Amino acid sequence: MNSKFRQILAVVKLIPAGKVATYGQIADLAGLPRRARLVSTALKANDCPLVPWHRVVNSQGKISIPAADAGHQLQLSLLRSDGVMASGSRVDLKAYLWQPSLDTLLFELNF
DNA sequence: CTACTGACCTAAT
DNA sequence: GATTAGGCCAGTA
Repeated sequence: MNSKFRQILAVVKLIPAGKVATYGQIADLAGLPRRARLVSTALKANDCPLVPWHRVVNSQGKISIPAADAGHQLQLSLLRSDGVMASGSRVDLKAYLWQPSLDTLLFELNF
């Protein structure tokens, strides 16, 4: 299980600044199809600051952290400092979605 | 042990 | 656009 978490976080670490990825996308890239929820669990549990968790949004391009939660605003400001302009709590996936080629991704993961 | 929760997703209304 | 239904499954209570 912990290995799944590390696999997920490893992929998240590869998201470049200025781009965003979706939970489902990360799950797929991590070899865990249909486990989008596990991605959110992993991010929630993650404490390592090297992991750009804020670059992960839901499939609608919206921040999934409840607005009531403090993390919501934090994610927004972190995205802005990445140069990702968000209207409200939504980002334009057409413009910012991370689209890595599978080759380069596997290379980055040392596979 | 069972029951509920959730920073989710897709497809179909 | 918005809602619903079903799938998914590690945490938490």
